[in-house]
Amino acid sequence: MNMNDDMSGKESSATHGAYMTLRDMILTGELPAGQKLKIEQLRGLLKTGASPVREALSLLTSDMLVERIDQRGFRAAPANKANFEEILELRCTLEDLALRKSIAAATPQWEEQLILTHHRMRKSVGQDIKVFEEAHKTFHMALLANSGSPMLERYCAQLYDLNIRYRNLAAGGSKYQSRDIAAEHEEILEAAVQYNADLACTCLLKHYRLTGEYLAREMDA
Amino acid sequence: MNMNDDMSGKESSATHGAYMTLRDMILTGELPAGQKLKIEQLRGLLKTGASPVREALSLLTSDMLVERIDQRGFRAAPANKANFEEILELRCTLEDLALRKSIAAATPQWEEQLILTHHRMRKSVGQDIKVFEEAHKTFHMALLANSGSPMLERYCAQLYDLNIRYRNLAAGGSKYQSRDIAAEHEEILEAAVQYNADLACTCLLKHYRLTGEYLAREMDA
DNA sequence: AATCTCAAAAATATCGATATTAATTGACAT
DNA sequence: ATGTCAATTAATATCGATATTTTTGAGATT
Repeated sequence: MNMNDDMSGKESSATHGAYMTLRDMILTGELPAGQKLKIEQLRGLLKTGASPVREALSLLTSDMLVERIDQRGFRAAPANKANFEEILELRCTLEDLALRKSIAAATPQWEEQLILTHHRMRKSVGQDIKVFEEAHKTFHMALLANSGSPMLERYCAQLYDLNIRYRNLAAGGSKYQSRDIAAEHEEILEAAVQYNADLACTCLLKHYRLTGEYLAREMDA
Repeated sequence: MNMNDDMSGKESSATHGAYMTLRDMILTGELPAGQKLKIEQLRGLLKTGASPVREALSLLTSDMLVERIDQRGFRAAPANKANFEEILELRCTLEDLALRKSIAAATPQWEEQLILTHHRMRKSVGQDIKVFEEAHKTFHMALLANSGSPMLERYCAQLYDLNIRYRNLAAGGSKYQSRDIAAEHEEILEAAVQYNADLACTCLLKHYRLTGEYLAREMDA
């Protein structure tokens, strides 16, 4: 009759579930970069049919997390330093652009969202890492959310995820919190709320590049 | 036994065929913006099963040509002036970036590709419009092909296609050739081959914006 | 030893049928 | 007339079973 675990009852469909799970497994590195993704294997893992798996993989292609080779199945997107640096650089360029646009078009609602998402991020710092990660992304996306260009924001979100993936792949452990991340976020927030685009962007890019350098070092191993 | 029309025998699979056909139909406007894309209907049209159709639609989602609403099927991506202008602007930003990178890293091979693709584009001017369109895209992508950033190039290609779509949607007829397109292309080529990034980008963006303004006018109708 | 061939095994792609879910219709009450 | 709700219809999502294609590997040939 009914289906299994749909905890809070939002979107439920085998495809959507498979999509979310696979996405998470690739982002966390549970499915290693470059790995062949066999339908049967995943079918067993996700306890669903072949069609949803296949469709989920097709969807993950959009996110550049999965590669599809016609007639030869799917594989987790490969990862290497060059790709990582490409992502970092593109991300800096596009987020700089988006943040400037957001600030240029600043509205009270947007600012309030910044304050809120930042607050929630701070509150989530002790909790499960997944919760913090979610809040962290939400805050960063809120910074760009007023750019007036949905596609630009989409690209930024995509690059954000790809970057997170590298963080997970490189730093198995997560003791990378040597820097004062919280202070960096506050700097960005403050500059944004004061409509200081140059400063906000400087802080934002510094925030990304510092993490980037740390990860690049890890990846040499 | 064997399947139908695979002319030259490259990639053959029902999914790939459906993908190409649907893509073309959406780009040309044969499938109007916003239209519901029912599986059964397309299944008949493409003379194939439901699975390939479904998978092709999922793939087209990556290209932002199809929207997928969970549990509610697919539809051709909507089109409106705001979206068009967003695409145009993003495209100008990203292509400017990519062209500058390409020129900065110029190599003899890259230059020769420019010359070649430009030549082929000129040669294809009398032929079937599809042939010219193909050559035109190839030339423009060749300009960016040396950027060293595959993802950036991918975004540019995507935006290129979306722009073409609007050109097809807006200008049913194609008597928009009032400008001297050929001269514009030559200007761009010349500047690129001389490593004059500023000039090349100026010409390129002018090329796009002129077309953009023309189309924007058409769209007011 | 290296390479080639070809059949067996494995995996993907596709089909046809069914279960689920959303959209529509129309009777009934307001 | 208009709004509500249940029954009906239509469409999507999913399954299980094949057909196709790719990969593998044992044996034959140089």
